[in-house]
Amino acid sequence: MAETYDFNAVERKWQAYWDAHHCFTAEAAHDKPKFYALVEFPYPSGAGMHVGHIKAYTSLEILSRKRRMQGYNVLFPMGFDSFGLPAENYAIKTNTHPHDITTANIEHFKDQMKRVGYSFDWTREIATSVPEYYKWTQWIFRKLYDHGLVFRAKTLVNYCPNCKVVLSNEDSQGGKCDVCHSDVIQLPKDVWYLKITAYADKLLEGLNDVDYPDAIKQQEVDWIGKSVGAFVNFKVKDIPEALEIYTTRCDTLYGVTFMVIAPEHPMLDKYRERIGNWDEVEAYRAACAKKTEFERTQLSKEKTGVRLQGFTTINPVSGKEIPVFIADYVMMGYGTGAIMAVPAHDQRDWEFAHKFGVDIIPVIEGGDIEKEAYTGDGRMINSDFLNAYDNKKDSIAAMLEYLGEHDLGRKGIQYKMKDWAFNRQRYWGEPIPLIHCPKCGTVGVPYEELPLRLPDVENFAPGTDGQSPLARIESFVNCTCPQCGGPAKRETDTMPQWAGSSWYYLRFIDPHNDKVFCDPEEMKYWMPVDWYNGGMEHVTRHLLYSRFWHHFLYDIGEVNTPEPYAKRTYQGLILGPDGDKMSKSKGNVVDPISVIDRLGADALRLYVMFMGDYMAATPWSEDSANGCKRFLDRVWRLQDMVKGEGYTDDEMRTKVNACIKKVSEDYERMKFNTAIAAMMSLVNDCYAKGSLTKDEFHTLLLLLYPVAPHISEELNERIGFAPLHHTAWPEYDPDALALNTVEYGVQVNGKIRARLKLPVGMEQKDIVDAALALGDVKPFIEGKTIRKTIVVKNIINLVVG
RNA sequence: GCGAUUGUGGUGGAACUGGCAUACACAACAGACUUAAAAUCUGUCGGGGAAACCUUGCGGGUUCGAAUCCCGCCAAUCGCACCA
Repeated sequence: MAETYDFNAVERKWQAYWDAHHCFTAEAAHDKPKFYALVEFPYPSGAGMHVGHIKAYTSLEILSRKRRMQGYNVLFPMGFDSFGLPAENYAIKTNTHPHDITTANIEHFKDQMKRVGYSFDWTREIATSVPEYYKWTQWIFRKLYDHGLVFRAKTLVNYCPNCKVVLSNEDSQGGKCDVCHSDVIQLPKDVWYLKITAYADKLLEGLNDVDYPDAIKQQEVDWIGKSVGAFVNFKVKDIPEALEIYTTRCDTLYGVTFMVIAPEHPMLDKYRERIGNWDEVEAYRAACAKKTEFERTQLSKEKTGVRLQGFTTINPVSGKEIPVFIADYVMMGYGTGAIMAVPAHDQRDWEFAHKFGVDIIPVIEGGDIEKEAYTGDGRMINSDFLNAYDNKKDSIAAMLEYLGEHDLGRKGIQYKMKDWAFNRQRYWGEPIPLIHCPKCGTVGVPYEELPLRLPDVENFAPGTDGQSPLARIESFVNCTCPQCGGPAKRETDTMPQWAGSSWYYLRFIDPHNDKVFCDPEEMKYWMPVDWYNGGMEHVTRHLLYSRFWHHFLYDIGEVNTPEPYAKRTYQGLILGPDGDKMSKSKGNVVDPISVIDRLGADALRLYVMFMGDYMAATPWSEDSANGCKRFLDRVWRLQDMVKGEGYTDDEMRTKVNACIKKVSEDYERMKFNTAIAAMMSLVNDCYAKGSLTKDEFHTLLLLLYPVAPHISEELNERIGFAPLHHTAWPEYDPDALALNTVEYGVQVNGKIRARLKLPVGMEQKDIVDAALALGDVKPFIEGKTIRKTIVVKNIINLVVG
């Protein structure tokens, strides 16, 4: 009898073995087929690993171990996204240095990952906050700058009053700060932008060439939000400048009864002396400015606005005079910040028109505009030359042509996605390599001076003046202009959290190179990433950002593929035992390391993969986790049941081969739960027989190894085989799966009534006769005529009446 | 409001292209072993029962046959949200 399973000893033993034999180091040679598996490197928070990390990493861990056995050269790297606000906030609170905290956290994370037994190639470990790494982040930024994709603009920006930083649109989704969840406010500020909108179309088109789930593609498409429409110029009465609007329905131009411009629209200030009710306008603008983004959406039902006195426009096609309002349902950040309102066919305009008593003129037939706006298709009416067009495609085309001929407007494209606000007024990030020279303007830090190192600072607190702590370091700020040699000042903002992760997959390929960010020959072999797994929450942040950088690097000839990731998958959340999202405040967080302490790393890995559909959210269950440990104990005890070699009998031969097929295929489809269920069934079969052969056991351990590598290696060694890591993945024998009998389900009128075992290859007529003769079938067909018989796969259906 | 995803036993979930619904686990119950408990092993386990029958959120439909396809509801989760 074997002793009870001591998972601590076994796991330590095999982790030491893998370490000593460098089992997971990607090979330098390029002669084998490659497999680049990537999981999102973590931000090294003080809390350590979360069970979510376990779920995110174990899937590709399984695939990586399997691929190595299948003869691939596998790159499965890990590193740390180590710049970021939490470390800085913690440093301010505890009066320590973010660098020290980050270093300690990285060590902690690494220890934890090693305890889980992950097969990461630690020789390629990177951290985004070390100068050898961020040198190249700055280098890419400089390239973006050289190619005109970095610009500075004073606009309304998202600002977190708690973190005291400007946020990108992606970082303030839902009107909340990504870091601290405070309400984000809109402030006019001078900030650096990356021109991601210039890549909107490439980011859209690129989705056609990659293997991403539809849910991910759809979210990116929606976020980019491409819309095709028209810009139309409306003459303003007694003013030489026209008011330009954007619309997707230029064919409804004859139905325009008023215009709306955003409260922040620049024409207001420009022509303020023309506006009779300026006091009223200013009061309204002040009220809008006070609202947070959150309030603006909460109040979305009730339309507000002010009609401008002495500022009216002329409808370019009908020549009618049209009143102009300001209202906050029109946003300055989309289109031109001004719209033509067609209340008959737009619900928002309809509501506004009702409240302010403006005319409603239908120009499309259909619906009941007394009740609500009609947004469907139909025949054009009240529209002069457009009358009688009966679908919007044709009427839009006709109007566009007319607008073009008369120089009144043009076709235009708009995106919901905005340019990427790229600076943070904080310390713990990559310094932006730009210099402000009073003579030359903005000048890039020369490439040979990179990395531009983050200087040491005593006080990390952000300035009350909205400036980065770096602004207080005179030795950093004051410099000479690389162009004219005169005195100049450095940019003191740093890059946002997402900068370093936008290209990290390239650095993993060649992490120690100090000449280039990645050797082109290495890149040619390893790129693209074959399989990238990560969280759904990164789809409109990191995933989009890194695709943007990669497309840019491709355009300037620095990388060899347009898209970085050939295939992307995501994991579903692990919910707390109560079915709610895990959170500290709810106290339902499960610590993976405490699970390892109790049940072992193999049991943790097994349970997380067994708990349900990989992409679905599933609650944690302590009982089920115990059950997985129990399964491993059952496998452990199989060592006392080993008898003989080869196959126990034909039945086991079939079962073992079916299991090889099922597990091999299910791992590839990320159906880890059913793969594990198949292995559990096989173990149950062995218990039912009371024995299994050495070879059967070996095969089972090969299949189990990617999920539970420690126990598998140990048992495999005990029955006398060479380490599984160096063994080829098993192939199933198709002959063993070819059955000589089929078990049919016999239906009468579609309802199952009996089961029938028959030899393979019988004539359909004989099969039906056998089914008709069954005692269980007789009562249902007696006295009735057989109208039709169907034999498909393993179903016999007798249709009677 | 728009978009995506999902709805199956007491629980987590299986069911690949329409073909034997509830695999595999958890929990529960019973038996064996034990002085006893735990552990382990072996059974039972959707409802109803003599059988028929009913059962994949609800109501229709297509089909020899529907958890799966179509139409109409309802509910939940996530994402976007006055995008002109």
